[in-house]
Order: sequence, then structure tokens, then C-alpha cells
Amino acid sequence: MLIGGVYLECHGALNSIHESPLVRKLRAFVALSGPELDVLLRLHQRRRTFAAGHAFLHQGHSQRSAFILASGWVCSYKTLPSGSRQIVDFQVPGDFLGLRSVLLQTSDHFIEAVTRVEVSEVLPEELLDAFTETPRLAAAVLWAASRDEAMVVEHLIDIGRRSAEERVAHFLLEMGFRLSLVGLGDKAGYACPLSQFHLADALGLSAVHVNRVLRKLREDGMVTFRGGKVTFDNFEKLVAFADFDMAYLDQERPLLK
Amino acid sequence: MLIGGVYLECHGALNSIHESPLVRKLRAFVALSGPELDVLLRLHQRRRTFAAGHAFLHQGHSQRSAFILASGWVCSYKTLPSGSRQIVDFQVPGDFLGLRSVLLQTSDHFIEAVTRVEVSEVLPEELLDAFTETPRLAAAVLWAASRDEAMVVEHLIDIGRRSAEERVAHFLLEMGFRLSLVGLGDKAGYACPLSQFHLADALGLSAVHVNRVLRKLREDGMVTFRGGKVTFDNFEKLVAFADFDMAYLDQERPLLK
DNA sequence: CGGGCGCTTGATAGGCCTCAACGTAAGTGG
DNA sequence: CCACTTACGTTGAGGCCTATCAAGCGCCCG
Repeated sequence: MLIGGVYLECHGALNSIHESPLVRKLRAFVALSGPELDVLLRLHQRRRTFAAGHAFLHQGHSQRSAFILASGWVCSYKTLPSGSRQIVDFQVPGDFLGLRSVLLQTSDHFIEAVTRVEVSEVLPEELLDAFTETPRLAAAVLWAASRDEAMVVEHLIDIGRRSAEERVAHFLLEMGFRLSLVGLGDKAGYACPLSQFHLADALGLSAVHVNRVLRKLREDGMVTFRGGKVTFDNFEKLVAFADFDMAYLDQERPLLK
Repeated sequence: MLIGGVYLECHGALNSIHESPLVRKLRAFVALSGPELDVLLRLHQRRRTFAAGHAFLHQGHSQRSAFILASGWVCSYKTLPSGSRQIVDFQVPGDFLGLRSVLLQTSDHFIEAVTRVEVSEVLPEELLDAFTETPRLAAAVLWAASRDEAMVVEHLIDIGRRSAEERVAHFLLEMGFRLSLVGLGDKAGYACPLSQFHLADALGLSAVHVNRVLRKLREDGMVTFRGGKVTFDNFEKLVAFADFDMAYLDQERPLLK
């Protein structure tokens, strides 16, 4: 997809475990020891690539693998008989995919690549071995997974009780914050490969209305969504307008010493 | 609250572990052995009662305990600065409360008693001990917790992509199905202590509109919500109308042998 | 008996959807 | 190199769905 060529990717093999977005994210929560880094490196062995638009996990399938997202964006969604779809969440580099469907054996939604993506496939045994071998690592991963679930809840509130403008503003901030955890964004903005249709499907709006709302937010000098980039024109104003609470994402000190 | 007196409660001490709604629910997933029942009994020791309307878990607090809900309904919600609130989920007898906030240490929402409730308080050590002692039990509990999370996702779709009528219909069916797992409801209906305001806050609607929608559903002969009771006047028609998928809740055979 | 809470119903307003047309940019094949 | 295609973005008109405001009813309880 690569809109306008501004979309960042990290090509090639993983030269060092320190390049992994997952490692970068986990380090914000827990200081990782040498053996723990070794285990993480082991989990990154089986690299795979999927083309943009490819759905690689299907509703109802008993999925045998989990994936660590190395580069690119994916989305998980459900469809309704009316034909419309609801995007439940987006995943960005450093996120786990299908963690729950390994630990338990339900895949109740689709997962589709938004851009071309690179993932590391993790077999169930490998994951369980890694967790028993390094419990602290398991705690850190589950902590991150739980934070993702907290965001699904926040997403629900977004849709249930906020106006269209607030929804869009809140969503753009949230994605920015998640990306900043893996070094792919800051208070100035970030590269975003999503179309206005993606926003619409995620926020329960029509694409037409998303377009109008984006124009309004741009004209109000808060945020610009254009050409595959999100630019925060006035970060503080946007945070106030969207009632964005960074507390539930902000983890200053490592969780475990 | 006890609307109309029809609301069912199980009073008094737990005479037998078999009376526990949690045991009843877990049994649908896994055949429980004697030792496992003993462990469950141990978790039920510390009984507590909360009055209707009492909020016993607060946003931001570091909660030290989990609870097993024995009787009554509770709801978990978040509030917005505008004053409105979004109910994320309801819990009914047999559900765990605050499981995540024990395993990890975040409580990002409120939990409030809808009716007078009876709970068993479970200390973190007790829970972790029980899980290491009987891993199959841990799997069953996590399975149930995962099913609850799947319902939050379904709830999100409810709000994002369904009309008000479909939302209400889908919600009433979902609660009915959850209650049937613990023997508190069937295809005829169930006792429901919720007010129309509760429905509104859960479904992202105004109470006034909920009222109109309920009238419509009643006049169309599908479901009656009145006097603390939900009556399915035409179960099949309602399921079809709401596009209710029982697959993700329906667990015919036990998960583990 | 008065007051509060929940339910009910009507009138009005507005947010968001749908339909529709057009612009722009990138990819494709002759 | 250009016509064609496709995808995404933009803008307008009209209308439905749902919120808001407001008033009244019934019931329970102090």
C-alpha cells in the first residue's frame, strides 16, 4: 500500500535482538536480563511476510500460531451480515497477534494486514516453553497484552459516548501513543498507513463523515491526517479536546525490578 | 433494589460447593475432580455483602482482592468529564470480578453493585496458590474470563455497527445466555434487575430512546422488558433479528477431559 | 401524604447517514 | 506515451435516527 512512500518499514533480517519493537516496548516495563533477551531472540527466528490486504487469521479457524509483529500494521475485525464491518483494534510493530487464540483455542475474528507486514511466527510450544523458562518475561508480555485489552475498553467508550469529532481525535492520539512506545512516533506526529475507510470501520462512522470530521479538526488547527501522515498541529489542545487520559498507558517506572 | 420482588437471590451460607454458580458454570467446560472442588470451596470462604448502588472497586485504586460473585448483579463502568458514563459490562452470579486487576495491578474502571450482592473475596495469594495447585482449574477459569472478554468485543460491535433496536435485542439475548449458564434463565426469559437507565448507559443510548425501542420490540412480539423480568415472546424471531451468534458462547462438550 | 425514582409519551432539533457526483493520484496495458 | 482503470479523498443535498427538553403518570417508601 505504501501511501506516498512516507510509510516507514524496517527491512531485512533482524541483525540484533535490540532492533525488535517488542523488546523496545517490554523494556519500558521491565529490565530484561541476558537470558531473557536470548529467549526473545529465539522467538524471533521464524520470519514471515504477508502482503497488504491479506487476511492471515480467519474467524472460526483453530489457529495454531501466534505472531510478533515486526513491521507494518494489521487490524482485527468482525463482519456483520449487513456487510459492514467493525474493526476492533489495530496492531502496530511490537504487538502480539493471536496470543489469546494460542493460550485458549478460539479465534473469533479476522486479522488482516493493512500494509505489507513482517512477523515472527511463534509456535504454541515455543511460547509456553519461553514463559515457563522466564516467568518475568511472561509477566511482561501479559502486562502488555492487558494494556491492549484496556484499549479495547477505551475504544468501546470512544464509540459509545463520544461525538464523532472526539472519537477521531481520541483515536489518533491513542495510536500515536502506542507508536511512541516503539519509537515510531512522538508529539509531532507519526506515519499512518490507514485510509479514511479504516477510520470509519474502526470508529463506527461512515467514511464520508470521517472526511468531514478530519477537515474540521484540521481547520481548527489540532491535527492533520493527510498523505499517510498524522501531524499534531496543536498537541495540548487536541489532548484536552479529546479528553485523552495518558495515565492508563503511561508506565514511567518498570513494572518489575 | 429488588424490582417487583421477582428478583432471585440465594440467601444464607453456602451449604454445599455444588450450589456455587461458579462451579455450575465451570462444570460446563471441564469435569471437576474432588480435589478441584475442594480448592474451589476454599476460595468461597470469605463471604461479604454489598448494598445495591455501592461502588466497591474504584478507578485508580490498586485493588488487592478479586471476588467471585455469588448472587446479585454488578456493573463495571467508566465515566467521562461530560458526566455521562459508559457501562463496559455487567457481571452475574458465577462471574469473577477484578481477576485482571489481581494478576496485573491496574484497576481502570469502577465496579458497582446493581442489586444487593453476595461475593466471596479471594486474596491474591489464595488465587495463585489455587492455580498452581490445580492447573486444570486455572485453565477453566481463564477460559471463562476469555469468554467474558469476547463479550466485551461483541459489545463493541453492538455499539459500533448496530441500530438501537438491534443493540437492545442483542444485549437482552446475551445476558439471557450468560444467565442460562448458571441456571438463572432459559429461552423463556430471566429475572433482570436493570433499569432502563442501565441499558442506556451500557448501549450508548439515551434512556428515553431505550424506552421507545423496548416498546417497539414488545409490540413486534419479540421480547418484553418489564417489572424486573425479561420475557422472550418469540425467541427465534429475536435471535434472527439481532443476528445473535450463539457459537462463541455455546460450548457443548467440556473443554478438557 | 409528599417526595423521589423510574417509566412513558410528545415535540423539536441536530448529528450522522445515504446517495451522488467529481477530483486526484497511481497503476496497467496497448 | 496515453487512454483506461481503480482507489481514495472531497463536497453537496436530503433525510432518518437518536438526543434533548419537557410534562405527566404510577409506585414505593419515609
